[in-house]
Amino acid sequence: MAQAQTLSRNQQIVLDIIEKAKGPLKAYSILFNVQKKGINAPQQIYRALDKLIEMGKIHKIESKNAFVACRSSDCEISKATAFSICESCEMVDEISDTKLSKYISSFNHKKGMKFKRFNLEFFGLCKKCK
Amino acid sequence: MAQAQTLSRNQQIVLDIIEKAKGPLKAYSILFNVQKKGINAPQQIYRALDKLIEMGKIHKIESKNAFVACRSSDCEISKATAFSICESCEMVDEISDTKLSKYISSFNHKKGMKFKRFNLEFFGLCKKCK
DNA sequence: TAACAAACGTTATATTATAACAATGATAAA
DNA sequence: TTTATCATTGTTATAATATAACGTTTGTTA
Repeated sequence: MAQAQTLSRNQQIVLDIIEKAKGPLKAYSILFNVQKKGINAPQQIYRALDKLIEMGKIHKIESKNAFVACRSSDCEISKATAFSICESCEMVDEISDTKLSKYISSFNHKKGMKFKRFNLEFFGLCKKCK
Repeated sequence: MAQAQTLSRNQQIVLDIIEKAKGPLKAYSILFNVQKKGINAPQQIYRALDKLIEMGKIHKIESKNAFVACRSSDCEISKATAFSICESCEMVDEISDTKLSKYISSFNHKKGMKFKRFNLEFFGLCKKCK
C-alpha cells in the first residue's frame, strides 16, 4: 500500500511539474520536462503517474489522456471526480460541488450494479473562449 | 454535414460489427474483424468511427478507448452520455436515465462555463462479478 | 542482518491514433 | 450534360500513448 504522505523521488518530481502546470499535462510532455533531472524513460513517468493517481494526488482526464493535480478535498482518493473542459483552449477545471457529487454517487443502476467510483467530464467553452 | 440516415459502405460495416458485439470493441479489434471485407488500414476504421460518433450511432468509452453502439434515445447525438463499467468483466452498459441526465445537464459551473455536453462513467462490479 | 516489498533504470515492444496524398464516387448547380 | 464541389476511399508512413520484462537498488521491518 502506498503510504498516505511520503512520495518517492520520481513521484515528487512528477507531481511538482503537474502542480506547477496551468493546464493538463500529457505523459510525454512530462517526460521531456524531467529529462534534465535524470528521468529518461516513459515507464518511469507512467509508474509515478499510477501511484499518484492511487494516492489521489492527481487525476487523469480520460478524454484527453492528460493529467491534472487534484485541487479538491471532495473527491477523496478519486471516488467522485468531475471536470469542466474547454473545447477551444483545452483548459480543465476540477469541479468540486458536494451536491452534484452526492447526487451522482447516490445513483443506483437498475441492473444491480454497485458503483465504487465515477468520473464526469463536461465539455463546452470557457468564459474566455465564449 | 453527415446526413441523418445514410451510411457509407465502411461506416455500415463498422457499425454492424459494433452493434453485434456483446461488449465494447477496440479500434484494432474491429480492424482485424473486417480485413476479410477488404478494409486494411486503421485510418479506415478511425474515419468510420469518427463519423458514427458524430451521428450518435456509437459512443466512445473514454476510459477504455473502446466503442459501443448507442442503445439510448435519450442521449440525442451524444450530448448526455452515461455508462456503467464493470471493472472485472469489462462489461459496459449505457445508462439511460432521464432524471439523472436532466440533473447533470442543468448543472451550472460557477466559473461561467456553458456546457454543451457531458460524459459520465461509473465503475464498479456488475451483478455477475459481485 | 536477513527477508521482503517498493521503487528504480533500462531496453524493447505493444497499442492507439493521425498525417498526407492521390483516386473515386455522389450531388447538385450551371 | 458537364463541371464544380465535397464526402468517402485506399494507401503508406509515422506519431503518440502505454506496457512488458528484466535486473538492480533502496527502504522497512521482523
